[in-house]
Amino acid sequence: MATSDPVYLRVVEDIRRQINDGTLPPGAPIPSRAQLTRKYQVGETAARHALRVLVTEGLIIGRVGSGHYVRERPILMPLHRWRFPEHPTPFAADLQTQGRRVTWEWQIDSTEATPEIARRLRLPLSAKLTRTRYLYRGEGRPLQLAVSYEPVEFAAHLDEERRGVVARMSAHGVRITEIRETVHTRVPRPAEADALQLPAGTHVLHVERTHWAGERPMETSDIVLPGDRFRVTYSMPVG
Amino acid sequence: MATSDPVYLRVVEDIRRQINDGTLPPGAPIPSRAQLTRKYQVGETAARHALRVLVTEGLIIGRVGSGHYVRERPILMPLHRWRFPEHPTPFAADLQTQGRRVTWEWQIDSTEATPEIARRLRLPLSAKLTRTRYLYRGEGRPLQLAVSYEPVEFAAHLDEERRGVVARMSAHGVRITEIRETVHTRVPRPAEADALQLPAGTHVLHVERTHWAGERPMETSDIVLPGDRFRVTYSMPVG
DNA sequence: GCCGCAAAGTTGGGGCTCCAAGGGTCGTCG
DNA sequence: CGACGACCCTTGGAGCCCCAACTTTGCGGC
Repeated sequence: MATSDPVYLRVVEDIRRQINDGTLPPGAPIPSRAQLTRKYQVGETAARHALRVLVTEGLIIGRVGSGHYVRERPILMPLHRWRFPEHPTPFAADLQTQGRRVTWEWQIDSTEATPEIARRLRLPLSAKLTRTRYLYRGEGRPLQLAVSYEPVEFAAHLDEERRGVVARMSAHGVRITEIRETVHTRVPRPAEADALQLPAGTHVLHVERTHWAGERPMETSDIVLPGDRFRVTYSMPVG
Repeated sequence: MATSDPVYLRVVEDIRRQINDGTLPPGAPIPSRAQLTRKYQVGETAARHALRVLVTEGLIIGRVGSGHYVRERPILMPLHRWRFPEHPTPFAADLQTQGRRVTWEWQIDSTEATPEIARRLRLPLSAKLTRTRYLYRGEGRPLQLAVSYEPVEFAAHLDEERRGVVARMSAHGVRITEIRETVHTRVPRPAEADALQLPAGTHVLHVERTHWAGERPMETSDIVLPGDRFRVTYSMPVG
């Protein structure tokens, strides 16, 4: 606002305002570097810097050779997490109820517990675990990543089964009583940005889910979602 | 990795690796621009760009006149959201149970429902609402922002009361039956970045909380938390 | 032994330029 | 009429430079 703050911010704020109030709708082209220098009477460096800031904020995207464009605001996908068993666990099921064609691939392998996973499953370090890696796609585009860990003894026939954790554990005589999820946000790791085709500047929602049988953690998973495309809803009954 | 990708990325990846594997512990100084150009045999632009990328990733902070330093990994504060009434609603209560000195300030005023708030409270546009703005601090430093909206008729004596929404509504004969929270992540608005003293590159967790009496929404609030300092935990009973 | 000041180093804003890679457009040629 | 190539524009990487504002350090004087 003040005339004293950096000129590149003047450009950033003006464009941001135009995007927010709809003057520049999604898909609209942003003036090029050369045009910005003329329009705002700033140097090339300032124009370039302003565009970079808007890119890292996730408001615009740059296409080399073409220009910068207001990013298509991806529809926020609500993921509803209700009390069980009214609604089943997997995020994929939530997505399908919204009429989206969701497909997924998975790989199963064996691994040893890392310090973090050992802590979450209350197992000794380097305990033998079965790891399942999921990649969910919605209409072909990558939607979310998930990695699930559980003790080997419960994971038999995992590759053939389509049942969720609750049902599968129940077949082993283990009754899941509670699911806990912890959500926070962070910068995507390079592999995640790659797998999820994340544009620069987006963060991910990281959901840590653990299935409990009483006081024993039975399965834990890390679910990674593009932060700008998902909202997760939790419902808690009162009284 | 490949020798073909930009040189600034070589610098970024090398420093990022050193931070992740502990070679550069929190607080450790990063080589200055001049040192980086010598060490990695790159130009000033590349060194500068590498540092900027690491800053926007939230891994390091720059102090003018001094240098860049590995950011102190702020302790992730868990906020547990259980079934009610075993645990009360406000985030502040969760924080206090962790033995942190939490203080808060609030301002109450009247406002009209914006389209978004009207939708959430299922009220006509420009319905009269009481708005309460909270700023929570932990050990003096700003922790979280919250804005609560409720119809004026329930908000009498709001400024004198210390009770939560559930108890206050109950005094008006309204029984809150459910709390729904939606969490997503986004770039902080300038006012939020300012109020929460957010370093560049951090995102916020935005929790939308609504208190329901049956099928009627009674109160809704927007809670904004620094994304890198908070994790929110939800517990869902099964069966 | 301590204070204060000056010099050196550092970030962050800003400017200018060159170049490779790629997108768009238009006109020419088969 | 359709395919292809030339030319212009745009992004993004990279280099170098100047300067204001600020921190740190070290030295000289009291």
